[in-house]
Amino acid sequence: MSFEKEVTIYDIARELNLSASTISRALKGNTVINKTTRDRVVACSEKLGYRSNSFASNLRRKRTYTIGVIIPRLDSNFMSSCLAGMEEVANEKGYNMIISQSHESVKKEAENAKTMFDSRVDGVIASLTIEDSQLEYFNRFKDKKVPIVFFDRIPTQTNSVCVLIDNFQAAYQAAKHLIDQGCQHLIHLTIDSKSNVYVDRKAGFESGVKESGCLGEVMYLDSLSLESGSDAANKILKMSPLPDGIFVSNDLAAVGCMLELRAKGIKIPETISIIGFNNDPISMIVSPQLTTISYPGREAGILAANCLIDFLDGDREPSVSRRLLLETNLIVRESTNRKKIGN
Amino acid sequence: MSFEKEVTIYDIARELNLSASTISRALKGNTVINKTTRDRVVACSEKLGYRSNSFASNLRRKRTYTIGVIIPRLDSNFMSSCLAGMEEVANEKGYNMIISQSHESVKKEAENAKTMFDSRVDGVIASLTIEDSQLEYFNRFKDKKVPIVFFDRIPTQTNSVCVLIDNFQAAYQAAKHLIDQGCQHLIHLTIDSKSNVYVDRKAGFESGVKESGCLGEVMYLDSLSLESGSDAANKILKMSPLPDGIFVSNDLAAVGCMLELRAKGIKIPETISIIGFNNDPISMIVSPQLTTISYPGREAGILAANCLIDFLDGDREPSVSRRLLLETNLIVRESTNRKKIGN
DNA sequence: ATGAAAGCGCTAACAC
DNA sequence: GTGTTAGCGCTTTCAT
Repeated sequence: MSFEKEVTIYDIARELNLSASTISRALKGNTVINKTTRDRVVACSEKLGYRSNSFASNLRRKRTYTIGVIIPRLDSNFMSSCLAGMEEVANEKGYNMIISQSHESVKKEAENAKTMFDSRVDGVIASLTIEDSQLEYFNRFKDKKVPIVFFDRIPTQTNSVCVLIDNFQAAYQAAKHLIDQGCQHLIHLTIDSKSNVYVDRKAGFESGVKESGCLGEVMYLDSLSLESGSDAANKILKMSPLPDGIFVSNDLAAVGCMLELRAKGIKIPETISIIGFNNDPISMIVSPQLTTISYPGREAGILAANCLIDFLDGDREPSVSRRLLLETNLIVRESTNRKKIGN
Repeated sequence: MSFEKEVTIYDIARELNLSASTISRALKGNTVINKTTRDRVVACSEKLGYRSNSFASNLRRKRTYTIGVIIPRLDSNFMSSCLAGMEEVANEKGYNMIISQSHESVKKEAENAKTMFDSRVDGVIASLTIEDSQLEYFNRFKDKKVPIVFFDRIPTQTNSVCVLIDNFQAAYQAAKHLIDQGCQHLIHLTIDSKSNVYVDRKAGFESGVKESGCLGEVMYLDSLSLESGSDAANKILKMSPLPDGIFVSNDLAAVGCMLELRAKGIKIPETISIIGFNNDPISMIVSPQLTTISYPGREAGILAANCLIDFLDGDREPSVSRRLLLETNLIVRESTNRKKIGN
């Protein structure tokens, strides 16, 4: 890469017969410098095509104005909504965002954390893998006083700020809804993970089941994909007696399961009712429309980014609430609506 | 932010009685340094908790190992697939990626380009807005010899590398397919944009229509959303005679349109056949399943990132092909399958 | 209100 | 194979 000579503050200084320090101050609008001088400096910098060198500046100030985002996968509707929200905030407040995917691998997550650590991000926003994340990687950030905000999939133990939903409550509500619709024998389709998300949903489901005294079983999938959902449907079809209500931990797998059940002649919601999670657009598109729990991804992203940046910019005390819960809502659609409530 | 004292290569040098340059070389595995020395340096750096300071390094090397990505929106399935692909490549090759969304606004796009320019990204990957993008912002990069790779929505005139599909051909194929299925009166649902994507698809559609001598009209939507698709359906229903084939410029709008038509009693594909674009997962989930054109987003992202980085790393001559076309495929599903071809 | 000077941590000639 | 040296461009005391 051959660059043409870059314009520096020294070039401006020479041109204007001033010192570099004056230019530096003027350029950031320091009022200690004469208004007229400031204007001349700005005019000259534009004339010369000056652009500030953030490395030199960062090297001095020890700040990067960059936040690192570590997520399991980029390509889900939920995650891209979260990222879109974060980006809006970051962009508005003058921060850059660098993103890396762990692909659900603890090893990759650790590598990504190290990369971000080494590139000295000012703060981190992270959602963990479904595996048992090794938090030592994140502890490095703490040692260097780099704040972390976790969202969605958070560590078991942490005193970092966490942005998430009440998974227990949401799952409890899902189970209760199925029971309200007359279901007596529920299945919860999820993955075998120690992540709070799945642990809490399972607990909420079990609590709802227990409370009403009906049958409730948990079936673990390899992943929450369309295919896994479909495979699960075929396992369910071999059960005897058949369950009559299914709560799935995301919409994609729920749709996969529902379509397969339907293809095999099961009536939804009459024979088996089904409810997903996330309120992914597909839940509205699929037929029958899928009942689900709304999870406001964009808002989660905005909130997480705001928390982090407000802290970085010193707008907020570090002693704010450690857990920020977003509201979820049960969205009743055709796939559970036996009594034809609402539309 | 109060940082504890950072460990520098000087600390390691002092500890080991070597010079800073030796440390610097050893740390990057320069084989000119003794293997034993290298090992000692690495061991010591770990012991001391050293992390390299990329600003200092960048300041010297005038490289950032960061690529800027400018896209219209983050939260579509197509775009997150592209980004996921780019991230994989960037991560593997030691680059960071910073992302910003233009939200289809030329103004925002220009601001984002300026921000990236000022943060001295080594290269840029961009997909333009549907408005008439002002390329002067991008020209700045050229002036500084910062390479740009455009993908999907590319400028009319450019000698930058572009990664995209043959929109004309794909749309031509879509129209021909509808005609093959017996359609005689086609509508193309798209947006009124000067972007190559929509211009070429429209041209391809018109060419297919013209060639076969059937009727073909273009209807412009405000956006390619579910709602717009649904609105379009209601406009179409007022037409007399009704068209019998619809080609929509994305799957989301196609689904919106199809579901609304169906809700109003139209038989799909018998009365009206419909075909979308992108092969979004929703196209498989919706009922009837939507015929569409596959657009390999992840591959596009990988290819764009590889081109850019290979160039940055000097692996490739700047004189490679300017246009890289990805393959698309017509995926015939229920929404057009009047003759029950394939499955 | 402005300037001088030092230094952030690293790299790459150039020496030896 | 290793060391010396001179910056990269900026910010920030401390002077004046």
